[in-house]
Amino acid sequence: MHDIAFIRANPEAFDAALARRGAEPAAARIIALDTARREATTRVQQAQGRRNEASKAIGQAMGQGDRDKAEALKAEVAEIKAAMPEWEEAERASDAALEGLLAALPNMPAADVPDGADEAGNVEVHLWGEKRAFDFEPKEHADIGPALGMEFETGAKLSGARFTFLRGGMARLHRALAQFMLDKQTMENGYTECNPPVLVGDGAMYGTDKLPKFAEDSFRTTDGRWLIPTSEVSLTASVADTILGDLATPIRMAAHTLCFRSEAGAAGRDTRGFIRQHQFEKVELVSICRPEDSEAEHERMTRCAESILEALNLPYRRVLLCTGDMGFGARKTYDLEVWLPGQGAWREISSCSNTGDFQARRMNARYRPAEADGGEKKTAFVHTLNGSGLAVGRTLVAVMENCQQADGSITVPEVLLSYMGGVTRLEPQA
RNA sequence: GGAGAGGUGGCAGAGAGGUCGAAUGCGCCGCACUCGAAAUGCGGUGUACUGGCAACAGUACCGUGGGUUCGAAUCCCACCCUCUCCGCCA
Repeated sequence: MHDIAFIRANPEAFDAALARRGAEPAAARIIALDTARREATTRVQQAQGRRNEASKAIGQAMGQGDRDKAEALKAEVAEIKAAMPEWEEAERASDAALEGLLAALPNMPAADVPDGADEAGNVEVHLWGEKRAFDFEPKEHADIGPALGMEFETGAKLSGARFTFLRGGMARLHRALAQFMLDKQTMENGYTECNPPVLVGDGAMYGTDKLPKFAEDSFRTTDGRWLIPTSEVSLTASVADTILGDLATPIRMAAHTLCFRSEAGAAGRDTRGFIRQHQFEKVELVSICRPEDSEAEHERMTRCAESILEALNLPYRRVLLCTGDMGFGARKTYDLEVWLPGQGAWREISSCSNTGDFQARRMNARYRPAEADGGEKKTAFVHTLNGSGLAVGRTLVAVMENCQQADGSITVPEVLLSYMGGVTRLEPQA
């Protein structure tokens, strides 16, 4: 949600920011709607004021036993009230129109985000690790997976396309990855472990900008709840409608949950393998902080995500997304792309975004800044950030492709050994 | 799922159609007293929106949404949530 006061004061800057994302100018329409809304509000409030005043006078007249005066006042109020429903309806309509328009506009990109139309405009920030030199032709995970317990056909039989059944060592390795990630984020990186609901109501989805524009991307239950597309939704919305303290230290939350995505519009993309599933697991990081801290927090969060890849010794690069490739709510996003030798490609494995106060406005999450010398104790909107730390399924894919051996087996990365109950290698079954 | 009770300010808890944004207590902030602290006394202490350079004024909010009424925290309806008991269950 955008700050209407900002748009009113800086219409050109607002349109320019939207233009960077390829959106049409909207400031003029917003301001017109806003003007109409405020006129309607003022009119309604004045009518209410007169009504309240007269009603009070009626009470006094009745108290003094002056029935004639009371009746006269009642007639006056009736007159005022006759016009009110129309005003009120106008106020409601203009309010809804403005809200609807604002809710459909993406966040403004930060100044240091590069312009670009699509992923071609992204900028590599840095590269970590060495691509392994293979003395055989590395295979794609989808080719070595089935013999190791990554059963695509079983998944399809049960649930259809984009579902996979993990069995045996493969399921264990998947769990080990998730456990390792959550342990590292909570025990080393300072995030509080959380276990949130994966079914949420409209409010949580709207607050994290998944509604109203992206309803078709998520699954909805028969009783009107949503399966979360990411636990960013549950974690971030946990601070909705609250006034936090002075937020001297950011609130940092981590959770390992299932995530569900309909993948509408992704027809034909990544249909093979474990990359793009309707149901997947992710360790998510969320930070709630003051505006002045969010940039540093964004860097920190991205480092926390990177720490997993580094511990697993998986080569990756950090990419700064351009305006055209960023998500709806983001003002700045880093993607982490891991090297997949089987595919010979870099694939997104984490996305860390600073949404500024965009989500905070939608969900009304505020804090109380420490007293400025004026002693004014106003509230202000927090900044919210989210990042994957990491996508578990895609990390499993990365481990498979990077740690594969010529015989189709996989060596377990050292940091996972303590989670693997003595298993050091997954062997293919005939 | 069935039966009952209840949702009021940071917390506790009054109010049961009018002068209630809401008593009182606690907490918190300021001041006084004090060498300092405690105790005590006095004053203050919600959020948002609208108008205004500002001082300030107005409006809304007592779980949520409707309704009745000149006027609703208070009456009516629906929904949500919490608690207790029963049933069922991981």
